[in-house]
Amino acid sequence: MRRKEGALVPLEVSILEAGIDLRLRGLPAFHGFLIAKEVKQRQDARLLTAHGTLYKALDRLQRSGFLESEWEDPLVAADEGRPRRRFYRVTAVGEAALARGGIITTQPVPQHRPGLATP
Amino acid sequence: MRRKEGALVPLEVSILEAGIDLRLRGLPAFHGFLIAKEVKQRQDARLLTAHGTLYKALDRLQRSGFLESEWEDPLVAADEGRPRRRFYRVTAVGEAALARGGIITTQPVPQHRPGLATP
DNA sequence: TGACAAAGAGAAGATATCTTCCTATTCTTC
DNA sequence: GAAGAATAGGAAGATATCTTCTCTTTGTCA
Repeated sequence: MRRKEGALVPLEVSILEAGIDLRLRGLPAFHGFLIAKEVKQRQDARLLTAHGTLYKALDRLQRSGFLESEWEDPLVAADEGRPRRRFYRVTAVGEAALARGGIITTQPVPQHRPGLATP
Repeated sequence: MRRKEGALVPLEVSILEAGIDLRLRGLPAFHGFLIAKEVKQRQDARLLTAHGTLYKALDRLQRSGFLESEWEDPLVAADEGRPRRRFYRVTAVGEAALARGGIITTQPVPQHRPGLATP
């Protein structure tokens, strides 16, 4: 898709929003599976058919500095009898990027095109 | 299916055989996924479409005392970046049960039935 | 404006174990 | 020999993360 430097694709916006929302609701960090459910609810639920998409987006956000992550203590996961989780937190940079308006791509902001209405 | 006390179903026979075979080849213990591959090779490969079947069989064998198991050290699994394994070992009891001829069910051994040949 | 290259989206599958639900088969009992 | 109970088999999905492959879209440059 190739994006403009610093722009956020819709899925990334959703992740950051959901992450901040969860934090406000008392959960300081989230893991992929959890955010998948969150995003599925708030989104058209049509995104995220496969999970690979989500994990790639998480990885991108992290590499951009919008998220930071750490692995769950393996002993805790073992204790609860499930695979290990990776916990993500939205950084200040991420929050700023979101506030700056991340809704860039996919819906090309009409640039100087009088007439030619798309219904 | 309901089995005769102490009998082994074909899948269980395969598991025990594969387990012993792996031990002879230098692997003292095996985990579900590994045995799944082994069994798939030696079997018609038609068994074991879903893994649930295998794990239930492993559980049965363990409850019968034919296998014993222990969980892998969570730190090792974490270190290798994969889910934890559960390691099984064929017990002496299991080996004996196999030697005693586990091939009981499914192919009913003809018991006192002169005539009546099944082609 | 047209072509190319970069990168996101989505499907699929690997890694592991385990649960639930339904179907099919077998053993036992009458 | 028929009926009923018990249980194995198989499909599907939950729990988590991540990789690889192909398809599609978008930005940029000529």
